[in-house]
Amino acid sequence: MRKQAANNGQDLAWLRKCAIRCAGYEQRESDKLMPPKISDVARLANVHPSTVSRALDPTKRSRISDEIVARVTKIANDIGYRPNAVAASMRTGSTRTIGVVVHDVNDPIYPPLIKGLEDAVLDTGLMVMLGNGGFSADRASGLVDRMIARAVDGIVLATTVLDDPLVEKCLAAKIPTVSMVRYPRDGSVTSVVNDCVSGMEQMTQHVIECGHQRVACIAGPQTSSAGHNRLIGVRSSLHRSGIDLPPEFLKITDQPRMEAGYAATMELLSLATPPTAIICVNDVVAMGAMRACRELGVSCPEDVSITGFNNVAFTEFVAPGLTTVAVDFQRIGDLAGRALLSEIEGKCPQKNIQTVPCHVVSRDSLRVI
Amino acid sequence: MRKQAANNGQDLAWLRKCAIRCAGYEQRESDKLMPPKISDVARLANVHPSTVSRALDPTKRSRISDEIVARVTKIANDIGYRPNAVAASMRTGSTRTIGVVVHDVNDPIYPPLIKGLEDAVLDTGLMVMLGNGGFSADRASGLVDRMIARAVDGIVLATTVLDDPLVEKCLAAKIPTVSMVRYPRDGSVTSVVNDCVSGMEQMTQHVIECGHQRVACIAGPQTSSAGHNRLIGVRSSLHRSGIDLPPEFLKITDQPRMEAGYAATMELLSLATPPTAIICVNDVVAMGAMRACRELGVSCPEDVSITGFNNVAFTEFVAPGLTTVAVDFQRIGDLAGRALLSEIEGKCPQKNIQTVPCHVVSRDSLRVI
DNA sequence: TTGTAAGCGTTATCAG
DNA sequence: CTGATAACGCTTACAA
Repeated sequence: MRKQAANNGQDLAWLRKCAIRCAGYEQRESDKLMPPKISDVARLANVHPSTVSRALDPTKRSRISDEIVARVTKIANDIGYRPNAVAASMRTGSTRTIGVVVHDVNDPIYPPLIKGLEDAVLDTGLMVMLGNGGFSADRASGLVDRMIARAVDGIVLATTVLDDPLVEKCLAAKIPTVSMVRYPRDGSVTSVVNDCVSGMEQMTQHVIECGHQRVACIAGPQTSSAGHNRLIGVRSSLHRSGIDLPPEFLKITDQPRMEAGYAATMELLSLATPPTAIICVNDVVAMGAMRACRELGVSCPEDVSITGFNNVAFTEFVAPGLTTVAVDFQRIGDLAGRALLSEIEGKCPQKNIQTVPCHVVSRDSLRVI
Repeated sequence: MRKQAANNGQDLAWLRKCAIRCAGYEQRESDKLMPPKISDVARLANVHPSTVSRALDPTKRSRISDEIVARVTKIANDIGYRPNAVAASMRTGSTRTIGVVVHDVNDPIYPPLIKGLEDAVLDTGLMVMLGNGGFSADRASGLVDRMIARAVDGIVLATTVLDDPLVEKCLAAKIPTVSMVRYPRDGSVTSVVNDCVSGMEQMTQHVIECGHQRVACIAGPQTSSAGHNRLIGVRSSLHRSGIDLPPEFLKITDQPRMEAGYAATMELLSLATPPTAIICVNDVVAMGAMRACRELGVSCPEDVSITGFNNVAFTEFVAPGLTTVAVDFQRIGDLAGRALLSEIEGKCPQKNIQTVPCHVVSRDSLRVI
């Protein structure tokens, strides 16, 4: 003890090298030097571990004498002490980690959501655990199981369907949960979404104003609020203008990916009287539609207009420039992150649905006829 | 005890409802029902917690009598017991979680890397913790600190520069580490990269074969192996063909983003004798170059050819179709995941650099002159 | 202001 | 094949 006390005044550089051994610690198992722990710091500083804990915690630092805070801080730095977050989690019940479930990070809507989310929670010290459900309910469910097992402090679901067992699972596990981009029918979790109905109404209105009467729609799965509401938006605007949406002009896809857009467009364009405009549930589907046009030698927008939704990163560079609906995913991610933080901090006012507006971006894939 | 034993033969459905309470457990703190723990299962099954642990572990299940395995399994299911992974980590030292550090998930090279990685490690039960360094060394460093504090089993760095303090930090923390897409100069960690030198040589050769003599290059930061090697590839091919790369034709960017490509191209095209071809370090920079062309009223590829690198998701849809170098990022992610698994399992044969080949994809942005 | 002691929920190790 | 015990590293009442 006295020997250690004497060391405190000296240059502590040597501590870094021989660390624990030099201070007379017993050898750790299998002579594999373990990282320094709180008790190592405590011994070197001649204080109790709990004092170290307090000295190193900005919240409680004030209750410790300046001298000890300084000594402890220095020694901790010198020997490269890092609090073991796992052990802390065990005690506090908080892992300072949140889980995020998406379908596939390759879908261009997710990166800005993820980034917005991370940015929103980063200063609070939270980390993000990411899982790609890959459109498989089982895989997504397994992912959530693991997140729960790892005691994440909260979960953000971006895969929510209207009746979602995953939402129930998170709720049953009493884990703060937020849904983004989609919401469950029962509103059982706070959700941050864009206004799909309005977005599609605006787009459809725009299409109609361009003179289109034969309007087709490649819709998304009706099991998700986004797919459902976007179709509602199309229908509502069409109806208001007295335009019919005949069954052969409505293609509902299971997975709104490029292949689906391609396949649906191949069918639409081989109709006896094909549509003059195709409203797609999203940009990726619209790209598939464009590819089908190219293969069929049908010109877009000369022969057929195509519209997208989401305004994902590359849409401004495609040819023809895709007319679409801009959605601020980064902001949605940000709001979802803040909402989750509120839930985690326990101040959850009400489960609610936050809606961010979206608006049409006119480019070249939609033309006036 | 006897009472519980009797219950085992009965319908255990009621257990789910009243769970712990019904079995005569003392009330848990603040009457907030905590999730069931291993000892809860143990009591209900009339066995010791360690027996439950073994019965539920596929590895050790064989050492337990079938009868007990069945009983324990049923009860665990009935009361919805989930092993607390945090507590297990505390004991085993393994969190079954890996950290992944990228610059920005919005950069289209990262999603396939991340997905490939996740797919590679998913069956082994690992989860992925994601961090966006955002081109800030400090932020990335903080991210790694937190990952280490959370005791991740391994780290995959996709932000590695030739002399990387982050690599050293991971190594110092004795954490299995793998680098992807880039490697450190000293080869101190196993790395999985694409063959940038060869890729750029092929591309440059292709440009030369198209008859270009005035070839410019918008290079990436020379602090990273990718940026460095791609420029080497350009230089090497040019040199072999006896073509000069004058200083004004070489633009080196700090952050190879769209803005950089735009700015560099604006300069290149305002030269007295501008280049006829611009070789860009990546697709995103090439998009910036294309935008500059559009603004300047310079036609691509009529007036100037532009090439990219990476063949990211949207390149085939842009106009003109971008001639680029295809890199299989999903595969790189997969290999990085496998490499990390080997490191984690301790069978790290040698630190090495795995190189996956890449090849030119010809589209329309490069033309014969 | 600092020390004491009790856990957090698992699993490894050793006994039986 | 199963049970008992200890330990993983930290935090936090409570006590001094």
